[in-house]
Amino acid sequence: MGRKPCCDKVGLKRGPWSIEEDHKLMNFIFNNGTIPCWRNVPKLAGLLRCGKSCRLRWINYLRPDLKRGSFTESEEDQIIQLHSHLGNRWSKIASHFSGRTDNEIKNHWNTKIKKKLKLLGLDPATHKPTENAEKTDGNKKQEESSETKSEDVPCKEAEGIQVTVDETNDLLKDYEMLYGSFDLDYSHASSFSMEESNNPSTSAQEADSLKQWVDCVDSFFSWGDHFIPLEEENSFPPWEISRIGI
DNA sequence: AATTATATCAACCGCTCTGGC
DNA sequence: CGCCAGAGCGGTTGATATAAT
Repeated sequence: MGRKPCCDKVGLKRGPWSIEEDHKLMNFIFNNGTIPCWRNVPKLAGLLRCGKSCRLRWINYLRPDLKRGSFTESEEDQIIQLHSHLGNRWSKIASHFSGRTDNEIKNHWNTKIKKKLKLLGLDPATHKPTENAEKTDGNKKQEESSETKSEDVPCKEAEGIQVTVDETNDLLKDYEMLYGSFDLDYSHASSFSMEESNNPSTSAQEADSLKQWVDCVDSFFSWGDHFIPLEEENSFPPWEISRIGI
């Protein structure tokens, strides 16, 4: 007997969300506030999605406080530092940033930061120089054969590996020095300030910002009866609309 | 211009955690 | 205390975009 599926997936839609679906979900959340039970959301909002999918869509894409855009250098530094302490606990890492999701940070780590660390000769899993990594007779071959194996370590604490703050900072200094020598383009990075990320009133302002955002989007889409198909030219995803101020 | 390789990121899968009973 | 349902999380996949040849 296998585990019961989280929801009845027969007849449920999968894949990319349409603007109409986004609208339905946003409308529902805006009208109902916090969601005590995501499982009921699709039925109540008139969506052919599972609750899990709705939750993910909201958290990763529709939330009005999402920042989007490229990560700044300081954000990357902070991610690296947090990762050295927390390992792959992306939600914990994301909790230190306002407007960034665990999925976004995870993707950025896997696609960008890991490569940069490797370029710098640092093991993304241990944050230590790879040339200093223990290469005992027994594990040398194994290490060569599976570069990603070491990255499977979920948490340094669990592994008993300690990276001190000082050690991480030293590595970061080296990283930043070398980093500056690369011709990396941050011209498109959005602005970021730690004050903003630590602002305790952010959640209190959520309702207002959500309303503002919905109003903003409302002014572009006629949210009532007509929706612009995703394929249609000149249709923009919500964050683009609010970002470029249409 | 066509094809192939690589990068990106939204979304899904399945496991773990948590709270209610 | 054990069981169950549901939420949350991290790993992975797959579609799409972009770059290289």
